[in-house]
Order: sequence, then C-alpha cells, then structure tokens
Amino acid sequence: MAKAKRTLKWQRDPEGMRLRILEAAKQEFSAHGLAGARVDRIAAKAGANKRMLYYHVGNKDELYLAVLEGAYDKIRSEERGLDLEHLDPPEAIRRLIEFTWNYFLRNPEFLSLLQTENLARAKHLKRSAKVKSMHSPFVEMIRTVVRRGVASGDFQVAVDPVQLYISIAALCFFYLSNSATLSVIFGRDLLAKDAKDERLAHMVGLVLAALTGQSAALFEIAKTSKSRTAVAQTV
Amino acid sequence: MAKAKRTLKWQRDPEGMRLRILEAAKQEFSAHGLAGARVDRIAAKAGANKRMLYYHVGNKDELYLAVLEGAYDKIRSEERGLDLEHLDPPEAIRRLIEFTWNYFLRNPEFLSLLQTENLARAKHLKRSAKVKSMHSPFVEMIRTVVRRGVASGDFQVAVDPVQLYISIAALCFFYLSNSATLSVIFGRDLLAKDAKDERLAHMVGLVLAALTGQSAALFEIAKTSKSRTAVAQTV
DNA sequence: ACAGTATTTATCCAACGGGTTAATTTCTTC
DNA sequence: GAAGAAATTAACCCGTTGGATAAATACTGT
Repeated sequence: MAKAKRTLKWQRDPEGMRLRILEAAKQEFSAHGLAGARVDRIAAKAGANKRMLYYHVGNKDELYLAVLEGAYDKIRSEERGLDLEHLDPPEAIRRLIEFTWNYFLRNPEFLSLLQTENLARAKHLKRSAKVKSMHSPFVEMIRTVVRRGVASGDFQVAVDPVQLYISIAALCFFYLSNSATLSVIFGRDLLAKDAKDERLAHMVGLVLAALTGQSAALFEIAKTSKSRTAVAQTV
Repeated sequence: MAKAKRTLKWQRDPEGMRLRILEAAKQEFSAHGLAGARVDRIAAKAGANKRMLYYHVGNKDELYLAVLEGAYDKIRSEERGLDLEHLDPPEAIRRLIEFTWNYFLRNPEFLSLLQTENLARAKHLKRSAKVKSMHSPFVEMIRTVVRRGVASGDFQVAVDPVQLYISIAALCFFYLSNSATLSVIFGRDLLAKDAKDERLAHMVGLVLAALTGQSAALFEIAKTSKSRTAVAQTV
C-alpha cells in the first residue's frame, strides 16, 4: 500500500542552502542597504524560511558581514590572477585600469556593498579578522610596475602605489556608483554603451598621460583603440 | 490677579523650526541613510515634536527630498562663486580641484547624502523638478578653461569637460567617501592631516600632469607647494 | 474681547520586522 | 528499525516606527 516511494516534502542540502542564502543576502543588502534590507525577503529569495538564516548564518548583522567578506574575497582572488609583472609598465597600468573597470561593471553589488559599509564608517569591517588579514600583496605588484616604469624611462614620476591604486579605483568606482545622480544632473545616460567606452578611454588616457607625460599621444591612443566615440571632441 | 505676564509654555517660530528640522534631518539622513533614519530622532534633534515634521515638511520621503535639494542648492551656489574665467588655465584647474576637495571635507554629510541617493538609484532625485533645473552652467565654465588652455598651449588635449569634472569629483569623492574601508584595507589612517595633504598634492599632480604633459615637474610642484610629505617617495 | 487660524503638544495605534520557540521531517548510524 | 542528530517548517512574540487624531496654546484682525 505505502510501497511507492513517497514524494519528499522538502530537500536537504545544507551547503547549497547556505550559498543560496548568502547570494540572496548579497542582492538584498546591495539593493537596499543594511537597514533597508528585509530578512523575510532574503529568506524568500533564497527559497527558504526565515528561521534558516539564523540556523545557517546568524542574525542580520552576521549575515551582512559574511556577505561583505565574501565580496572582498572574490575580488582579491581575481586580482591575484592579474599578474602584471611580465607586461611592460604602461601596458600593465592599462590592464589594471581595464580590469578594475570591468570588475566593477560585472559586479555592481560589490560597489553597493562598499558604499553601504562606508556609510556605516566600516563599523562591521573593522570587526572582521578575516578581511584585515587578506589585504592584498596587490600594492606590491603596483609598486613593482611603477619602479620598472621609472627605470625604463616610460614613467616620469615614481608615484606612491597606494595613491595610484586609490586614484584608479576612484575614477572607475565613482563614475559607476554615482551614475544615477550624475545622469540626472548632466542629463546624459552615463551607462549607455558609448558613454562607458568613452569613459574607459578617458581614464586610461588620463592616468597614462600623467605617468608618461605624453598627454596628447596617449589620449589619442586611448580614444581610438577602444571606441570610435570622441573623448575630446566636445570642445 | 493674573496680571503678571504669564511665562509662555512654548515659542512660536515657524521659519526657525523648519530650518532646525531640515538641519536635524540632514544629519540624521547622512548618518543613517534613508531607511536607517528615525523620524523621532530627527524631531528630538530639532528640539521639536514628531508631529512638527509632518506639519512643516511632510512625510519621511518628502523630508528626505527636501534635504537633498537643499544640499545640491548649497554646493551649486558656492560653485557659482568660483569664477575661474580670469585665472590662467592650469591655475584654474588647480583651484577647481582644491575647491572640490575642501568642499567635500567641510561637508561630509553631502557625500553621505549622495551615496544614499545613489544606492536608491536616484529614485527620489528624479522626481525633483527643482534639482534638474539647477544643474549648473558649471560645465560651461570648465569647457571655457579647457579651450583657453589648449589655445594658449598650456594643455595638450581638449578633454571633454564633463569627463574632466567627473574625474576630479571622483578623485576627491571616492577617497573621502570610502576612507573608512580603505583605511582598514591599507592599514593607514587616510583622514590624518598628512595623508590628506598628500592626497591633494597627488590629485593636483595627476590631473595637471595629464593635461599639460609635464608629469615630473607638476608632481614636484604639487608636492612641495602644499605639503612637505612626499607624494612619490615610497618607491 | 472675540473669533478664527496657525503652530505646538500629548497620546494613540496598526503594521512591520527581527528574532525565538516548538513541532515536523529527513538523514545517519548502530 | 529505532534512536538521535541535523535540517526545515510553521507560528508566535514583542519592541519599534511611521503616521494619525485630537486637544492645547499662541497669534491676527476686527
């Protein structure tokens, strides 16, 4: 009678559940910030029950921190694969800019999470032993590139690698994270394909020109290599 | 008997009240974001009753929008006083960078408000007729400076003024708005006096070097003119 | 003085939201 | 195949919070 294998009322999958919860939480936190995020929505999005969040991860704050750590983990590991050492210095810088730009484009939630955490003055991040220990040997990679560039005569200045990294991140990050208000202010759609190409060209031109002292030439190269839209025509 | 002027139980001051409410709201929203802000705290901070917010401004959202519009209003009006037209082009750019940097330093709530609004993808700002109409003739000011710089031979490239403005804002904004997480990551206090001086020098050097093509010279000038801390020593 | 209006205070409440408790179902292992 | 552990569900709890109602107090004109 009860011979046929009864259909299960639910599946068991702790690993998968935890991942789905973190993924759903990432979306929710990046879309609504910490205070705006709703625990119930995260549960629903993860195809789970609210209780599960507490069972598998912890309370809202722990969940948020876990998401944040995951996000840092991901970008750091991709960065490690960049390996700028064997490119000639200007090309290395160009690749760094393009990587950063594309990473931000591909991972908009990362930008939102950082914004949210900065609004909280990094209150949560400070408590994270994990993130503090994973701050990358990336700065050393950049330092090496700059040194080599100066030695080879490609670069005019031995700029501080941290300043340079912050500047590159700034140029990419701000444009994207603030594109909504900037688009309203300037009455342009800054996320249109053309606009994004133009921006990348501008950033590469700006940074390389500053380092090499070849403004005109480099802005020109940047312009033509990546897009046909004018970077500098609107004068 | 009831002759002596009875002490008033409360003062009447609609204008002042409205201002106090907006100021309190600005602090609350910038400190906690839209969702995190508490209407009761705003009321308390304004030395008022919660009901007053609704009487004088409207509900939470309208209050938020009013604060945002006020913030834009303020920076736009200060910008108008900049008047870069009669400076020689490189000096004009330097002044623009310094103004932007100092404005952000003096008005950290402005940064927070913009971050908050961008997390909301400018949902509220889009509904604001006021802000859309006040988007400044600032771009034209910059365009003129760039034109003059190219004509005089100071600048090598006729860069798009909007890109330039966004880049300058980016360099200043990101450093400050993300200083909390960056400080944790890099293990430096980026808001220390020295660090801020170093940053300003770096930004001026970067942008002017790119425009003029005089990297080494300009980084050097930027370094020595504003601080004795090295911009480019850490190689 | 008196009426009418503008401003402020004092309560109240329904919905929401994070977190908990307790019961149910699946897996493991002996 | 029974017991115990792990995973999942369902239902409830209770402080918070945005917003509303109604009453009190000050101002204005007549």
